Amino acid sequence: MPVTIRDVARASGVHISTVSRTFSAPHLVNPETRVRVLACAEDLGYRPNRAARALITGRTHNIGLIIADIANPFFPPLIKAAESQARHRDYHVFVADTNEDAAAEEELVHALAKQVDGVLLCSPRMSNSLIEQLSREVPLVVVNRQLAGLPCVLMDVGQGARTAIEHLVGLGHREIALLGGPRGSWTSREIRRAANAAARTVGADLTVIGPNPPTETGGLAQAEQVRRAGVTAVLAYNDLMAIGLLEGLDAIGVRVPQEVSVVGVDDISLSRLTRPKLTTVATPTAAAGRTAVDMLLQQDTDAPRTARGGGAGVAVGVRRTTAQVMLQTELVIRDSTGPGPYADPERPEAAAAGPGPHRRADPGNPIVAAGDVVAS
Amino acid sequence: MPVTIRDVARASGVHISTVSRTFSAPHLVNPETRVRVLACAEDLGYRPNRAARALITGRTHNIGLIIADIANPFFPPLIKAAESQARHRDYHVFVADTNEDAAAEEELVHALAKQVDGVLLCSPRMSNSLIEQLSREVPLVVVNRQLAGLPCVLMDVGQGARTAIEHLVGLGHREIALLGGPRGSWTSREIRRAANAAARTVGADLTVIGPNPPTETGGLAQAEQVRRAGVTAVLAYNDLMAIGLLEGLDAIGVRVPQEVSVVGVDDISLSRLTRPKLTTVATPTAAAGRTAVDMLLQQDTDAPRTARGGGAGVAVGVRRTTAQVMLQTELVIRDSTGPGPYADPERPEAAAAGPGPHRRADPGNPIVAAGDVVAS
DNA sequence: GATCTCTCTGCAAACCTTTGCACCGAAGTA
DNA sequence: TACTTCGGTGCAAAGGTTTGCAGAGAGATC
Repeated sequence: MPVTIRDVARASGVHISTVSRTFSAPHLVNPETRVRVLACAEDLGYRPNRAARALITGRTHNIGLIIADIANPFFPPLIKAAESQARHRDYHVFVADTNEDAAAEEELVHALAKQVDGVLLCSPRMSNSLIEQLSREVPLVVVNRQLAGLPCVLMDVGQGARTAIEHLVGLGHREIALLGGPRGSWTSREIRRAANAAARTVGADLTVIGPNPPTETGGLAQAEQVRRAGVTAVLAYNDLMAIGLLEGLDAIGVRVPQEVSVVGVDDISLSRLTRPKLTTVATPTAAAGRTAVDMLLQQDTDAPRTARGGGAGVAVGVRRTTAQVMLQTELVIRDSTGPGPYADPERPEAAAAGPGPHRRADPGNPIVAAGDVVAS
Repeated sequence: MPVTIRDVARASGVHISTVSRTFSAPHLVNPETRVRVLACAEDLGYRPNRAARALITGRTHNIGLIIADIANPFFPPLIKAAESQARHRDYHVFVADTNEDAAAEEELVHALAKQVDGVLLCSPRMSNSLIEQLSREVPLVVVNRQLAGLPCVLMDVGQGARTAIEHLVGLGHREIALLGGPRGSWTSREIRRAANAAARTVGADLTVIGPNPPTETGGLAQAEQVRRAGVTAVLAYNDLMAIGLLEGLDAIGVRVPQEVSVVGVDDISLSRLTRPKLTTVATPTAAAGRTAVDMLLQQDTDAPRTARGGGAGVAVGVRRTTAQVMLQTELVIRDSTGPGPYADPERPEAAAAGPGPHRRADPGNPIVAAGDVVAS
């Protein structure tokens, strides 16, 4: 029932190889023949069978997207952007959810390997060495994790955390808490590192609370802890936790931002909808998705791998690009941050507490931090 | 480089067909041989090539998920559940985003058809006839849309709307607005139909405002309209619009629920986090995802299609199940609904306005409304 | 007119796997 | 002993496509 290249060949009176070439190397076929074949194909509703094509070319025109938790609102914009970019270049996208489980990640990479030209690992929980090992099986691009020798797409949460701390100190806060993220998260480490450094520089106290699960509950559970810590401002690992904290503080009667200021990270769409609206470090997730797909497909284009000579898999000795892209973040000031106990009434920044200017991130602005080409 | 069945055969000293059988029909091979082959396979890290397998068996062990908008918070839980269920049965999932565009939907079904065993169409915008036509190319299961002759997974939003109206009237509201959804949405029609009928039954006035885009902005834009309509309660097509309306009403100084009560539909995770917390009709999206995948795979199992006899595609004359499953919804009462002008102080329901009992939906409870088997 | 070049097309092998069929040998039956 | 049965294995074709190679003409050059 499904129409194959053979049917088209029969209908247009040419050999199947001519039909094949009409689609995969049109310049090799006589224009007249070409239009005839195309007409027949159109007529019959012929679509090349990508699986059969993959079998011989070694490229599937599919990519895999491995996600820690699809339901975590941080990821959907990334998935959407990645899928859109991929399809724009005629690639289809497998999406798989690991439930934040490292073992599931590994299994998925294996399972998908034969069926895709590359895999996007989003905020993986696996060990570095395992990721490296897997990258020998199938081309990998890692999002939200830095690995030497592998292409990575990173968001400059360090810069974001610094800006957030400076913002808080500018508002007159000196006792600040950091609600840490999950163990094994590169982003979490990076935020802690940068926040610590920034606090030291500007002379503020930073209390780290955590690690915590990166969920609303994770934040909610720490409200009491935050009050006891005696801080007047909190930087949370992500918006979900910040929102949970907002809930928790409200429940124990601590007002935001009058008594405690709260800053999140990510700027998920939800953050505009809480009351008070959340001040947060916006991460360019959509841009990250697009960029990661671009890097993966770039790699794919660079490394020709016909089954004829060598077969699928990462060819040995091929030049692999391992560019690491760092995307900028930006602080979006909303209503969850206000003046602190050391506020200087002279300074306009503190006075302008509450609804402030919204500095938006420019999502399409990758900064190549290290773009080198090495022989593997 | 990639290890094939041939490598395993060589290593274990048997013919490739024996290796093949070890994986796809283990009972046909001598236990001793089997363990030897499996050991070699394990050793070499062999994984069957699904594309090659698909080429001959006619089943890809992939399914497609076509989604109107991945970033719409209604969908991620559905995607997550569907993916999980599919992988649990050893299927991989393509996800594609159509941006609410009917043409994109059609194109995607065509593009995916050869690469999947079936497609889940989630809240499609295409015409019924087009969907029917496409269903002849590849098995389809439709979510959130009713089509005669096709397997559908529906959520009983009609019942939900009725309950919502009754809830509002019970609180003392009689002038109620319905914020309509997008044109061409089955859910939207269903809600309007049921809300109208319920209002008529209980003697309330229902003003329909819309259609509107199913987004936060869609709700936000109608705040003024709602005030002018002189209603004291609003039922919105979905939570996103309800939340937008919350925003809009706040901006023009209308207090919720004191002056206007608001009810949404879907119970997206966000709804628990707004201020006030949103009363809403919970739809079992995760269950819908699981059920839809089950139905698709069931169909797939029922209709054997080896390439040997007939090839891929929907076999002609094969019995196709066209069960339509209706999933129950449930009203979750939170803080956005309160007593209305006709509240009866005697009745406890009105008195208990504000945080009320949370009646949760049971997500794993499909009601088969019409499960018939027809010959196509 | 012979030779060469060049464009277009056909042939057939190859990609990896499944599966109907045939074969072999051992065990069971008459 | 002769025959059947049956479990286990090998053989080879098939699935839809790509692609190196060769060949067939047509046109150009001498």
